[in-house]
Amino acid sequence: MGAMFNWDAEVKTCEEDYYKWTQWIFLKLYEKGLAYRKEAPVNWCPSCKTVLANEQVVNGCCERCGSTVVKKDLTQWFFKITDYAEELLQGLKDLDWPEKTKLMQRNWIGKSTGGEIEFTAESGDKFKVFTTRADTLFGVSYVVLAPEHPLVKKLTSEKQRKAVENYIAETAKTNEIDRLSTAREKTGVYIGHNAINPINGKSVPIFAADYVLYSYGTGAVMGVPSHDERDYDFAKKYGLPITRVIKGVSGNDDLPFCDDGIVINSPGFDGMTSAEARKAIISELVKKGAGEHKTNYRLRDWLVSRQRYWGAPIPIVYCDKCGTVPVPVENLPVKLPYDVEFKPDGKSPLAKHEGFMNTSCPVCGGPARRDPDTLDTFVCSSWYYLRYPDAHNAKEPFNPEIINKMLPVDKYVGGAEHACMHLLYARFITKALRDMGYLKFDEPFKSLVHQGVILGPDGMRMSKSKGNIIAPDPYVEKYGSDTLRLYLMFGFSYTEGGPWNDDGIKAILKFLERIERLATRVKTLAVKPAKCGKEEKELLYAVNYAVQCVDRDMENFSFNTAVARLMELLNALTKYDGLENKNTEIFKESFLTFIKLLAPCAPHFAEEIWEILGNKNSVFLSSYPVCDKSKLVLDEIEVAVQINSKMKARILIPAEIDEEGIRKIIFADEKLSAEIGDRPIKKLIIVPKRLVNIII
RNA sequence: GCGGAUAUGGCGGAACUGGCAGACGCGAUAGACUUAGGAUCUAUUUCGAAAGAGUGGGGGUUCAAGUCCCUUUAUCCGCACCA
Repeated sequence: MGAMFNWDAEVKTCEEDYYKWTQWIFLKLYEKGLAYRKEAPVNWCPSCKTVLANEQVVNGCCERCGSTVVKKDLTQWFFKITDYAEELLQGLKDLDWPEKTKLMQRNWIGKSTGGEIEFTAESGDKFKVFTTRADTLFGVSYVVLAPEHPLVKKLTSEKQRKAVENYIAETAKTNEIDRLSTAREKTGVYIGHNAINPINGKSVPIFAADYVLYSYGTGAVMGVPSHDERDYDFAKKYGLPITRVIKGVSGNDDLPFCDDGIVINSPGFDGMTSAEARKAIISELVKKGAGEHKTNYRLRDWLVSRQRYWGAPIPIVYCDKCGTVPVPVENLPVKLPYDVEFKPDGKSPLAKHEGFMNTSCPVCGGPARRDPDTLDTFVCSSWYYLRYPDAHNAKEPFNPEIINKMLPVDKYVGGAEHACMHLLYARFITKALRDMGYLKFDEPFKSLVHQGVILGPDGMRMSKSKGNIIAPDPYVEKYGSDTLRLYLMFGFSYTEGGPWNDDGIKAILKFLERIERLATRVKTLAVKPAKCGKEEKELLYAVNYAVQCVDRDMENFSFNTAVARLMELLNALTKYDGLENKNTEIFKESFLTFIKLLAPCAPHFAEEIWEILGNKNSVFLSSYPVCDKSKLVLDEIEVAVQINSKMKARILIPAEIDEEGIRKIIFADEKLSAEIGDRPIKKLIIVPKRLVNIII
């Protein structure tokens, strides 16, 4: 199809000369404290003895064998992307990305400002809750800990132990999406222990409930039934008190009342607005040493360990004497062995490969074990754009001089499904490497476009199993590659895609054939005395209008309208060709301009026509057309005339005219003046060069 | 469930910041040329005989709404171990 790739710059993330540098990046992040280890739960299928993605857990069961899936804690590597949460959020402002994508990232990062408030359990243990609604602190009637919260096990009373343990076991079977569902009935269990509200010393019960996630905020929340819907449902169900502490300013303020209002029942703060009270109450707690102002992000650190075989091994060894030791850069890559057993016994495949696992400690030289996990493949894809400009550099992942000259990427094309993960990870890695001094830019992708997907004729994603695959080759064979290219450009909105159908492909072939016929005529035209009248002006207008539009459309990836503009120009050229008396010079020049505009869309075909017309060099060596704005200036313009916002007529008016002139023309028009009659004009709205609206 | 998007003629799709809805093309209809037409050319083509109506449904803002606001339905994408 005439697509061009620079195969010299090909990169393969799964090959040693690439993943060596993925491991290098891991080590750099580790060196800077941006890679760390902690315990985190995974979905575990006890029967398949493997870790499952959320996607592979269906109704709490393994999608393959149906066994109940449980949560299991593993020590895993994380990247500290949250250190960059604020910059990742702020940086979005200046990016030329689709607004919807930026919005999705903003929501994913999920900044919320509020405070952390410290409650003290009867045992003396302290825990913090994060809230954006400190103004409702006097309305707290219970607190909730995530079932995974370590204090739950510690504080649960003997009487409640059985119930709480059952509840924790149940929670281990649920997934996050269900836990956060607002439609699902709230569940929870009293742990038989209370905590003190620091603002008023009131004792409130502690619950464990799965609608609180241990991974977000502090893993604990305060329950204010009067001003939070979720808490309201929970309090109703468990018979907890509901105390109003916010009064609505106007209108309906039935409980639960979740908007801002005026604070009541809060000694010392009554009468304040919610916004004032939020600040004042936290400030009061700061004084007492029981709270602080705090900004929270929904974004979590990036878990990069995978208990999978296919990935870049994590370049870390564990030594009994020296502990966690990074593999020295000169020993990279840590190679992924190919002779691996895949017995499903719950261990990473690499863990069973003694040759891989056993190594010596780079520090003391004693026996050590490698990390058996591999890196999330997103790690590999989060920096690959840095590799292209210098794809086979054996000394370093990239040459800073070269990439700082060539990068960031001017235009990145990729699927919208990457909005919150790949695109965020790549931004994070860029910023981290910048802070290490390797990069002189802040963002990897200045401008972003999402391509649409061309679906099968049945409207479903193409897949072998559905048998709805459309392969390009038969079309190239039957219609030619440029016909297919043009059809792909013309038949779909680039960013939307849509179901394939070949109804229109013949029309494109027809379009190309018309061009060819016209080219043959242009070639044989006899030179006639030059004239430059109305028709020539129209033709030059059409040419320059097309140049302007095609330029803009190409820039915007609006290929379908660009091709439409080319079709319009061909229609104008054909129309001019029908004239008896032509200016062959202008005509031929216009046709050549048309071919140049066509060349990026139908390169082989345009080159051929270019040659037919007697040109010696390639069309791609000619200069690309530039719009001559002076040819777009019209003497007269057609504007729409409305009376009381209803379309009544279209009239020709001089391009340069004032309101008085327009009034004169309107009243000179028989139909319009009849319509207006003797009713006075209340208002005359003029949209220059477009429309006149007469309000009578 | 949460976050994001989409909905326009018989069809694919246009409409830049609110300003003539339906560009461009397919299909359809009629005609011309032709032994022939699934080639080519010309004309018409949102619906409706007309008044008029019309951008998924309902409401609103505005001189003016496909475009802005509220609400509702359907479909699609993402939800952190599919990558």
